[in-house]
Amino acid sequence: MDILNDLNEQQKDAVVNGDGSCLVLAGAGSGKTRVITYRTAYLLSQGINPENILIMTFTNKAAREMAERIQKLTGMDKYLPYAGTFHHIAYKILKKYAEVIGYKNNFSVLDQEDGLSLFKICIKENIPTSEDKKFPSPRVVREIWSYTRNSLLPLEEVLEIKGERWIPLQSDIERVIRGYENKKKESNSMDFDDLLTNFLQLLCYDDVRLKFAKQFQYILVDEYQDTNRLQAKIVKKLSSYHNNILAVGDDAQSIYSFRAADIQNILGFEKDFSGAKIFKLETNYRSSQEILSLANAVIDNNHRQYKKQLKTIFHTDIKPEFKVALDPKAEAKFIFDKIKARLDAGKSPKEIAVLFRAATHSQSLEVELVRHGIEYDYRGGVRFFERAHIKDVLSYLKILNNISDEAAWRRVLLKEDGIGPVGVEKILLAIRQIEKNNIQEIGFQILSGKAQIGWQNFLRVWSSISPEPILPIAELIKKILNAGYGEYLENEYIDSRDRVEDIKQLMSFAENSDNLSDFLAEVTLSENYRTANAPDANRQNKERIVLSTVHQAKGLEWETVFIINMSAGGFPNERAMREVEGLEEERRLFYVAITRAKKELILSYPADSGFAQGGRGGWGETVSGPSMFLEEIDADLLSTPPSFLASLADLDDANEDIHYISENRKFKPGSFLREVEDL
DNA sequence: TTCCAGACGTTTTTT
DNA sequence: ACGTCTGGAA
Repeated sequence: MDILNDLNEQQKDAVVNGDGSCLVLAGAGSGKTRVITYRTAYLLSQGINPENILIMTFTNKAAREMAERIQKLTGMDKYLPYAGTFHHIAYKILKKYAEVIGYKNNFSVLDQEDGLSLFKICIKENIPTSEDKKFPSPRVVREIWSYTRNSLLPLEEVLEIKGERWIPLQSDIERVIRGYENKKKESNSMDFDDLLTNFLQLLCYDDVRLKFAKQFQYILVDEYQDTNRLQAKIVKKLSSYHNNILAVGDDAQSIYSFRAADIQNILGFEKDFSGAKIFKLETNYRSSQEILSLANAVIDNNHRQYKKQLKTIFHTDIKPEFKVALDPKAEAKFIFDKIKARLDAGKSPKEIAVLFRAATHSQSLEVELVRHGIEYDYRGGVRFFERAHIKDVLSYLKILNNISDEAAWRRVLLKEDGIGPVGVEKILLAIRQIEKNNIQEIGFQILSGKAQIGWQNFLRVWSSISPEPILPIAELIKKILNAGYGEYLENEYIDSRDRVEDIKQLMSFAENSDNLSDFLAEVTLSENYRTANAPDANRQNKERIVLSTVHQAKGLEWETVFIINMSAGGFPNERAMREVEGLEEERRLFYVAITRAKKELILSYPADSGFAQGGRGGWGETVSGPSMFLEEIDADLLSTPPSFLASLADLDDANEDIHYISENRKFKPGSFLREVEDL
C-alpha cells in the first residue's frame, strides 16, 4: 500500500491492524490524527463504502481537515457522509428519526444563548421573586443542567461538585429545569445537549440501534480523552454490532472537563470494549527537542498523569523564549514586531499562531495587528453566527422553518417598538392556538395600540418572506433586509454598514445550502469564526496568521507559536483553579499550547496586565505578576532572558514605570504610550 | 406595559 | 469597561 509509506512502523501497525476494538494512546504530535486519516484512506482504498465509516471529532475544523486529507490521500472524490462532530452526526440521524422520539423533523437547534433566555423565563415563571433566598443565575442553572446531562450523573451529585451552595434549592432547580424541558419540547427545539441525549434515546430502540450498528462497520473517534459519559454510551451503542472501533487520545491533553469529559473513558477502555488492542505512539514528529523538553517538564508537575516522555526526531537549537512586557499594549507591540520580522523574512503567515487562555486576552494584539494591516483568522469568543444581527436574521428564517420556535419568536418580536415580554407572551399564546399561516389575523384584539404598530412592522417583514419559503435562502435573507430589518439596523447602530456586510456574507454562505432546516442547524452547530481585517475579495485562499484560544488550537500545529498573557490569574485561569482538579487541567491546557509549536515558541506576559482576576478589569491597575507555570520552568529550558531571575529584574524596572502610568493615565500618557493611546 | 437611567456584578474554555 | 437588572416615570 503506497499511501502508507509516510507512516512509521507504529502508525502503520495501527492503521493496518486497527480492526476490532482498539485504543491508540498517543502523545502530542505523534500523528494520532494521521492514524485516523490514513486508516480511513486505507479502508476506502480497500473498497469499503464511505457510508459504512463513521468518524467522530470534536470540532468541525478537525472533521473538515480530515476529510480534505483523506481526499488527497485517496485521490478519490469520495464524500464521507458520516464524518463530523458528535453533534453533527446526531443531528443528521435525528433529523430522519425525529418522529420516533416525539419531535417533528424540522426541529430547531438552540444555541447557548437561546437556552439562557429560556432559562431566564423559566426562573421567572417558577420561582417567586419575593422569596429572600437567593436563586442561582440562569447561567449557573444552565451550566449545572448541561453538566448533569453530559455526565449522566444525578442532579444531586452534580450540585455537590459544581454548586454546593445550591443543594438546599434542589427541588426548586428541578422545577425550573422541568419548565425548560417543556418549553423546548413545545417549541419543537433541541439544545446542544438534547442532540446527544435524544440520539442516545433513539439508539435505545433496538431496531434503530441495529440499523446503524450494522451500517457503521468502522468507527473512528478522535480525541477520545475529551469524550464524556453520554458520548461514550453513544459510541458503545453504535459499535454494538461490529465491535469495530478505533479511538485515539492522549490523557495529557484532556481539557474539556467543564463539558463533563471523563478521562475514565480512556482509562477504562479495555473494560468497556473487552479484548481491546492498545497501540502506543510515543515519537513526536512535530516539535523540536527544545520545545518538547519544556512540554515534558511542564506536564511532569501533574500527578494524575501517565508518565510518558515523548521522544522527538529533530533539534533546532532554538530554545523557547520568554518576555515580560510593561502592559498589554507593550506586549502586543512586542508580538507584532516579532511577527513582522518573520513575515519580512519570508515566513508564510499560516505558520504563525498566537494563542491565549481566554478570548478576551487578545484585544490589545488585535488593535496592533489591525493598525498595521496584518490580516488574521480568529478562533474563539463570539462566533460569526452568534452575532446579534446575524441571529436576528436567522430568527426570521427559524420561524419560517419551524413556526413553533418560540425562542426565535421572542427574539424577533422583542425588538419591535411597543412589544415587551408581556406582549410577546400574548402573541405566542395566539400562535399556539392558530393554524399555520394565519398569523396576519392575530394582533388586533390582544395587543395595545402601541404594540399594534410593532406587530404591523413585523408583519411587513413576515409577509415578504412567508408566502414563498421555497426561494433560495439568500433571496429570503435579502427580502428580510429590504422589508425592514435593514432600516432597523440603520436606525439602531452606527456600524450598520458593517452589519449589513456581515449579513451579505451570511447570504453567500447560504448559497451552498438548499434546505432551510439543514442550513439553520448547520449554522448553529458550526464553529465558524470571524476573519478580521480581510477585504472581502480575497477572503478565500488568503494565507493569514491565526489568533486562537488554546482550546480551539487543539490538534493544530504551527512553526512559530506565541502564548500571550502568561500572567497570574490569566493562565492558569483563576476561576478554573477553583474547580476540582482545576490546576491540573490548566496545566494540561498549557501543555497543549506548548506542543502546538514546531520550531519556535515565545511566551510572554504583561507586568501591568490591567487584568484583575483573569478578566479584563477596569478597577485598579493591578500588577499581577507572572503565571505560576513560568515559575515552575527550569531556567535552562528557556533562551532569553537567560534565567527567570533576570526577567524578574526587568519587572522591577518596569514597576517604576507602571506607577508612573497608573498615576498619569488620566492625563498625558508617557511617550511610549502615546502612539497606542491615539487609537 | 414599556422604556429608560442608573445600579450592579461579572466573562474560561465549546458543541 | 461592559452588559444585565431594577425601579420608577411615561
